Amino acid sequence: MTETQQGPRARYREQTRAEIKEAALRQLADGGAGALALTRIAKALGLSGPALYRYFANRDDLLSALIRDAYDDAATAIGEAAATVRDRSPRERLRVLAGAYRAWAISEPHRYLLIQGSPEPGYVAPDDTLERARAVLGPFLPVFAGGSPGADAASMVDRMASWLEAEAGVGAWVAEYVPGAAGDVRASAVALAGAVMAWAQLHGAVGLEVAGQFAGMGHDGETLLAAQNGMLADAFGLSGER
Amino acid sequence: MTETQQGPRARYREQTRAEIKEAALRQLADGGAGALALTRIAKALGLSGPALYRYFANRDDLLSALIRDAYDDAATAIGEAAATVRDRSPRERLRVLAGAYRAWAISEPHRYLLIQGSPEPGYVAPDDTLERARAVLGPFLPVFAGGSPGADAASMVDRMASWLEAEAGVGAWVAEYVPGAAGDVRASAVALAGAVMAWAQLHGAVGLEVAGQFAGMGHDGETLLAAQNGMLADAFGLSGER
DNA sequence: TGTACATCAGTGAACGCGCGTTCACTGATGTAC
DNA sequence: TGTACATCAGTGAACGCGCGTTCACTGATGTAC
Repeated sequence: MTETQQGPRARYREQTRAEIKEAALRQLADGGAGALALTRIAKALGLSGPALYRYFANRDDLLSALIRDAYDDAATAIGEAAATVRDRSPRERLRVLAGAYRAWAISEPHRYLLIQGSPEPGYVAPDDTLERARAVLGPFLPVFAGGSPGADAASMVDRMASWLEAEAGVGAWVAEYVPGAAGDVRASAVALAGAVMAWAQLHGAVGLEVAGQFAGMGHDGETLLAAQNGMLADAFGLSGER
Repeated sequence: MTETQQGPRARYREQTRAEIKEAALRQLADGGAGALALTRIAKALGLSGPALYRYFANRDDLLSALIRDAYDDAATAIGEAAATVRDRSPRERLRVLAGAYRAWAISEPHRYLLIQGSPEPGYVAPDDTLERARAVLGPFLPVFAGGSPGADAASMVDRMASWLEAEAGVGAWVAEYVPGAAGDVRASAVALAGAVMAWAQLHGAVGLEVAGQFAGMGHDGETLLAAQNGMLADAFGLSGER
């Protein structure tokens, strides 16, 4: 529907939009979310300031587009990683997915930071953010779907079960990634608990690494991630080689 | 040394400094790090803008002071929590320390965010940041000092051991909180590995909670933290009731 | 206890800056007949 | 294939704003004798 009947003008338009976004990302790369200034972007592209208003309604609109892209990009990276290891053991798949997420975040820290939390005072995230966040988390669901949670994970599973019963859309989302769990609250809750815990752990390790917080702490992202993955796999009784 | 011979003038000075910091924090509370504006702070206090330059050299100086305070405050909260449970089991102590950290972060999210990562484009953290960060992490060290790390934690322990050998100050820092581990690389490495993993996990759970990232994800900070603590305690073979 | 002086908090005017955004416009490019 | 018109990219001038920071000053408060 978005791709219908693009004349040359529309194509050019899309291209310029992309160039603006690229220039914006380059600014974010050195300077954080506050460093995004339309005036400066325009200058970098050899345009006058007002020209950008042909392509984005305003600053927030551009920022929203960047955030949307970042989510989509992360989701693609993780989705592709998941596709290549579909037949491996859950343990191995967890390793690969977590590694893919970290690799994406490390390679483009400013985009990772865009996804994380509210980037700006006054900025309100667009409605479809939740949907996109779910697309990032989705591939983790099938990894844990067949797990048998131990004592540590039990309370999380209970929590997720009651959440599944309270909110309708969640079950459908889980079933999208774990077709076998459709209608099965218990199985869905296990998958959810694992995915959420994986996400939290990942954010912990990757977030600290990206922020450079561990610079003077003898930190090594890869080692930490491996240890976390092992713990989580244990907690959910995932099968596969250590 | 800082407290010597304070005349009434110096006391008043300290008080005004504190008031400025309070007003600054109030601004951060609604608006993020970018929302800190000297002009606005002055107005909030019924002062003219330039008056603030009597108390802080410039904007960055004020920001640094706030960050320093936040670290110290967090360290105090965790240190006090640790003091009240000195005799309990390691498992229980981990729970209490993690809970204290979360409670502090949740109660003052803007200060937590100040501690987390680089808050601003162009802002350079002061030199003593590392020292202060270590004061926050320190109380976690003795919790893990007597642990017997399992397979998942082993590689982290190795990493920390080589770090201890590479950098001189680290061992002294560990020994400060775990006197028995002085000179013992293995014991120090175990304590360090546990503390670092705890910090990463905490940041994951608390960071997502503070950023409101889990709003539409059925998240419950307390349940997640409990599950994480259990996993970590297992991985380090900590004794105590589940 | 009283006076002379130094210190220091705070003011108001002013600076230059970069920002988001609007407006009326010009000129090129595509479209309809 | 050629012409008339509509569309749209981009410009330059201008707006008001809030910001950090400087400067020369005034007046109150503390200190030394």
